[in-house]
Amino acid sequence: MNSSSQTVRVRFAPSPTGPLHIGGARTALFNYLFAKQHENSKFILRIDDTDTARSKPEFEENILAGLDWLGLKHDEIYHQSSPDRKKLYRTKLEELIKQDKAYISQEEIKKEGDRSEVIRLRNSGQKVTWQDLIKDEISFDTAELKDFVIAKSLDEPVYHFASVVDDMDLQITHVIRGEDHISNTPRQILIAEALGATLPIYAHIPLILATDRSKLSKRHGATSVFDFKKLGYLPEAVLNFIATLGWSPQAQKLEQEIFNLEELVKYFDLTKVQKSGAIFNLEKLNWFNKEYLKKLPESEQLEKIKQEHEFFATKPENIAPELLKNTEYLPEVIKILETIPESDFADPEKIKSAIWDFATEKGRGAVLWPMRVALTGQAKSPDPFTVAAILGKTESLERLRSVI
RNA sequence: GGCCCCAUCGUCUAACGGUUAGGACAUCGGCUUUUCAAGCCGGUAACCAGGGUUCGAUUCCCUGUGGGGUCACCA
Repeated sequence: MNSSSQTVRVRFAPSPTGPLHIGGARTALFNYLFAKQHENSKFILRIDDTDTARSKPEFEENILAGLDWLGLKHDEIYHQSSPDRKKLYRTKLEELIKQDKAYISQEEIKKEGDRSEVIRLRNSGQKVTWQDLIKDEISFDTAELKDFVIAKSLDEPVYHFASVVDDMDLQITHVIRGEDHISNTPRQILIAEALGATLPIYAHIPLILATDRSKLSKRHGATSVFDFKKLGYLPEAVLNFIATLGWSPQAQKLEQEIFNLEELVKYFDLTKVQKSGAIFNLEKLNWFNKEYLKKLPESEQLEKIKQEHEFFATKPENIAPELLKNTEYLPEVIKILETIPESDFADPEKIKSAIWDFATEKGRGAVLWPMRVALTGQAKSPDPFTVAAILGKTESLERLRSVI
């Protein structure tokens, strides 16, 4: 851990145009961890809502709730739409125009919504280079950027401008964000230089990729943090998974896989984050989840298992005949289950011990497989005892009887 | 297409010039003449290609190839 007294101020700056997705969560986590590794640090949440048309309050709530679920508490929060922020953007814009570093330019209208006047930054077209904490040196020739637009009007700054003004005003020391922002960085450096700001240190983290190696997005299924919550994943598992996607502990040749937030703060090293994108591997997430599930008290484990499987809520219908070939021992299973008192039925172990001898005698596969299939309708599921305990005595017996 | 970034098992990664290229997930086999899961044990499986540099390259450099990102008066 590289603890120091140097002031560190980082920000996570989502725009509330969609729910908090897994990539955003990872960016937030890396910012959080980096901040917590320094004594004098602040983890700042900045809601980038300058796009009034696409920004929605429910998305902001979703982002806040998602971060809270993961346990990533922020120290300060700002909204780009707040009056004092907007006033600041205008002041800075006027300042640049006054210094002739920016100017109002007359435009031809190319598409709907275009203005006849916008504000552009004077760009001398120099080569811009920065030392990225993760990617090392990156440089761009900014000539082709020309005099780019920084605001639609004095009261409508474009993202780049608002972002840089805020980073400067909030004294952000490290900008840690997704690598999809790399190509934005030269523009922002140019703006920062025009404003006379001290440049922050940049760290661009690689993207989380879908199985087909493309950028992970909604079309790849569950991607929002709350999707995972709904599916029964524990926040600790999600956190552990995204932290070790693209990063692994180096300290003392540690071959540890399980880390809680505190340990992540201890071992995480931003500069050791992988340079290349990482594929989102659901199976590994599942494994992490099982590991954390095992640490839970039994009643909570059952509750989580219940959340994970749809068949608990809906009775299996039309069970495939090839799954349920042999039902000859089910009547006996039903008899045995009937003898178990209601109060013992919540305990998988009690159910198991009641049936075990019979199953061993007749063949476990012959007895337990059909029992499980009758209860779940699935080829793969948790064991029949756990399933029966979660379903309860009445529901279990009902499902078993219905297949005979 | 321009610009930028990247490249070790199927996946996530370790290695920082000399290793039987290690671990985890997944997978396969065993413990267990077929419950699911878990557990333990074991197996299969990788340095993108070609040039350099070097006594020696997975590691350093160049080129190629492949993959990704980005090209707004969105953020």
